[in-house]
Amino acid sequence: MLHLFNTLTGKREPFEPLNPPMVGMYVCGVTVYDYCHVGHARNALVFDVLRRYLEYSGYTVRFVKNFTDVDDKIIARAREQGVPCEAITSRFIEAYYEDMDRLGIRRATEEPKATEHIEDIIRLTEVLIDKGLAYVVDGDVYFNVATYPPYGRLSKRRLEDLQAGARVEVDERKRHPMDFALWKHSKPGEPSWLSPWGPGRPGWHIECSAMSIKHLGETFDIHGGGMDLIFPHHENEIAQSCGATGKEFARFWVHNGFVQVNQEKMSKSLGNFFTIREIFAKSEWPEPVTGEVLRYFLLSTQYRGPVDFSDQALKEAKNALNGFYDLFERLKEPNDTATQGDGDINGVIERARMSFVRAMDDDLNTPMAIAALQGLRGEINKLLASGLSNQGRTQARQAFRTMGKVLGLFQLEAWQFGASFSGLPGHHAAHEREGGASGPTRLSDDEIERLVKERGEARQRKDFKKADEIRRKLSSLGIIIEDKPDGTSRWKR
RNA sequence: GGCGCCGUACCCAAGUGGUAAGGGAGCAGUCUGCAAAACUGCGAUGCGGCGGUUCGAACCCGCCCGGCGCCUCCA
Repeated sequence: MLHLFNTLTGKREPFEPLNPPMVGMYVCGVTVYDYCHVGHARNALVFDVLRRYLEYSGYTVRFVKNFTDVDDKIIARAREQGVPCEAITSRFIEAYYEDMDRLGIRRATEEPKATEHIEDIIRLTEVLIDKGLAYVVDGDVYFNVATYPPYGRLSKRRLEDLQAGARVEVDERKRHPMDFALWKHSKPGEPSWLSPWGPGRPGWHIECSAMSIKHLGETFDIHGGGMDLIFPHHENEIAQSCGATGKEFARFWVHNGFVQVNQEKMSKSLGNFFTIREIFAKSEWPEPVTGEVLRYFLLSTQYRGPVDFSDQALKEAKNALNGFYDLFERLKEPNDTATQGDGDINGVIERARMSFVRAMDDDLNTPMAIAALQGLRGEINKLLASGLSNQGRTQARQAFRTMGKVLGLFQLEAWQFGASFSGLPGHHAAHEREGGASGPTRLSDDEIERLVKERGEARQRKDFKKADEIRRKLSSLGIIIEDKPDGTSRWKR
């Protein structure tokens, strides 16, 4: 059974959905005013994997992930560029999909936008006012934290502590410094909707309450997001939602850790971030390979811990993945002579599956799950050496495909090796090698085939000088040749 | 000031009371015309430091050192 670390209780708890086999999961999506960086990728990936694993475990997941498409930063960006907000949001939503598609992040079942739920937001705000939990000042509506005693239970903070450390200038009109806006009156030129309190727009936190309740009901199973959302965003969501409904809101709160660069949080203000598209643009690996390398890299750390992003880390992920695809390549080659019992392939696969499930059940321990797959790789390699039938080969490949699917790995048909990776884009000057006159020249498959064939003929003539010359030439272009026992060769990039 | 996280081999990373998984890199061997891949072997008497609890601690407690995060928009 799946156990998840629940931020609300601070403990690892057995996960049981409210209405099995349905699981309702809401994850805070991005504010669409800029390109996504690796931190966003990790967040999206963690919940993509959680969703996949829940499905693997037999649940039906209703997965809601929002777009925040009305917000101060969007307004500022639109103003900078002299375009309407919609121009900004539609552009970055499109970019978001491009990036996430390349990472193999599946679409959520619902992807609501804040601007499409203004009615729901207004209704929820009215309820809070009616219940005396919110108040109106000059066209703004604030949530009154003092009227909600459990405030702070998610982030384990006390209101007094918050006051003590508040670095923000206190708005005189607020009754309590920690009161937060549910509705903001709009200034001229800002996006605005009619409301009982005059023209305005929603505050940030209320949209997630409104949308999650609308799509998943007042109480649902899992609410996720980055660690940095615990306070104040999720704390406020709980206050609003529980305040309005009088019921439990999300039952499990799941938060992913940060992507770091040199031990520091990757963030805009530090300028140490890499956008997803930069990485793809700079990578010399084929796009699907780069996507899988990023996934493998991000999943090689448990989701709650920090993960340090670096050029070297990506290379290590690539190398580790090479071993799997190298095996898959050999599994593809038919073996018409092997007729014996395939050893204990069923047992080997079954044991790997059990380790895999045990790891994933343990708060999504993906590094351990990957270790299980590595173990299986070793076992299958051994079986392969002793002669694995075509059926056994198919069975093995299928096992990798099935478990890999949960992590979004091992789904590719072709994996091209070897192209050198020139380093991360921008940022570290040291990584920017000029790399001589030209990088690895791209040879077409036909050209490579021709050279490999030529070398094969040379080998047959025992003209090893010639054969090695060709191999060196290909090698210098990033192409590696592996000779098979039958005299033919396979090659890889 | 408040709340919290992290520190395991060259690198990445599991392990949260029973005697250090896994991967990458490296080295050696087998195989190979030579390679590559694969396989086999090697690699932390020790888990930031010092104390304590315990039959037993990387895991629990205390103190200290180093790094980071949140408390303001942030995945």
